Amino acid sequence: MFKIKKKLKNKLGRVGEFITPNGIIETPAFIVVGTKAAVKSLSPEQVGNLGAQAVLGNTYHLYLQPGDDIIKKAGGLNKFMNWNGPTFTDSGGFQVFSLGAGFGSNENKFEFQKNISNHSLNISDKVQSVHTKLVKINEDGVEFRSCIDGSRHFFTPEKSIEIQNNIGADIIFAFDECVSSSAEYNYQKEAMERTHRWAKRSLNYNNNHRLEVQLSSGNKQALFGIVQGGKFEDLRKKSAKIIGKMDFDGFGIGGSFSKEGLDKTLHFVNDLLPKEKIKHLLGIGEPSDLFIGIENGIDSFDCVSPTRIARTGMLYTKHGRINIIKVKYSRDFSKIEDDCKCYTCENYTKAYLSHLFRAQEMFASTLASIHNLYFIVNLVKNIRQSILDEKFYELKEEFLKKYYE
RNA sequence: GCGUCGGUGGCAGAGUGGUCAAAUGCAAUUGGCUGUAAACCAAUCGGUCUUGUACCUACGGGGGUUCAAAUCCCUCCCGGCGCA
Repeated sequence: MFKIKKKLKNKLGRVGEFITPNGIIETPAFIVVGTKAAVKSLSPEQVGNLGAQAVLGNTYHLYLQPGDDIIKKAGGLNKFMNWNGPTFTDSGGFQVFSLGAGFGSNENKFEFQKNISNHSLNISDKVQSVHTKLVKINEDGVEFRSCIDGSRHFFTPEKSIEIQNNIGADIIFAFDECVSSSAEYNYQKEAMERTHRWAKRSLNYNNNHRLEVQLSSGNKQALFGIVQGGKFEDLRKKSAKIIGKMDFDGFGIGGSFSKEGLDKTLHFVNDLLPKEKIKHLLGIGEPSDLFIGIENGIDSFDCVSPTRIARTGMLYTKHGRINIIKVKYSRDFSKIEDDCKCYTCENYTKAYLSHLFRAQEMFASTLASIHNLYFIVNLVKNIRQSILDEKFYELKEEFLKKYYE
């Protein structure tokens, strides 16, 4: 399923190909997030044209709406959404965090950082967010309340895999618990051990049902296990060893990290996981993270950042992010980037984009998302090529210098 | 011309003697967003500095009453409506 074509000297980085029932993914690859069977503000044609190879949907969201039975009847996720290529589904494990500990707070996957908006949260807001959490976790699984209508639903590892089998993505993930970056060691450990037990159950359920779940092409879904352990080295190592021994087709690395320790953590995790199998870094994908991940053995990424920040006027450029809504761009008739080959840069000016955002035109999101996704997808492609050309470190140094200067 | 209602911060619009540098909405400015409760969230939004239960300038202009006026009185200017 996974073929390694070239390795980075003295490092874990590599170029490869992952064969799925719906096509080959050339790795390293950036997987575009399309949570609810749609990449927000874009058509599948636009997603394809900007160079994306695969799309990742979400089990929790698609189960609630429209329901996995409907997607199954439609012939699977990619047929349903008219995406002509490989698809992934996340297991819903991230929602254990985002609708639980992360609910109503400004926490993210990296180490909790105090900022002004955290201070401004008053006591009643905090109490409120604790009381309105939408999940409850126990050994068997997680009780979710629908973020749409508040109704109760219970996810177990078996249930998550069953739903993912119905949705029919090429690559599915074991049900895990994504833990808040602010969690204590003991809780992180407890959650990690539970994730390991859930991994085993996900695998068992999938093996028992695997034969009956065949994709339209006749091929089977790939199931990835997820390494947890947060920012703690001993937990990450333990998790990599345990999950790595299980018979998964590939691995996801999930949870939270400390920003400074990302490279080290990914290195020892990927060093412990089976080298011949594909590794996916879940939910991370800022430019610097991509270089760090790829250098340390990550084969694919997914991240909402390019599309999410695009919708609020933030654009990636080689010299860092810019906010296109700022006054200085309202009379700037140049392109976002002169040498960018994306549809947006080839046809529109900064002034026009700035206007669309101020006027709250929906097309603003579309044009900005195309640029940002092209930027990131293309960056990963360039990194891939640089490994083939043995120029990875030159590209890394040149790019990061410009981007963060 | 007479009568009547009204003129509040960039805009709309509350407030009708002290707790008003003035609710609220919009706009604006700044910051944030990493397996999408996200076309979102937060802060700022008259000026000064020693950043305070601080000072100054402000609710069409001018004058007055009062310890105290966006708020009451007089007058002028401007606008809507009605009647000539």
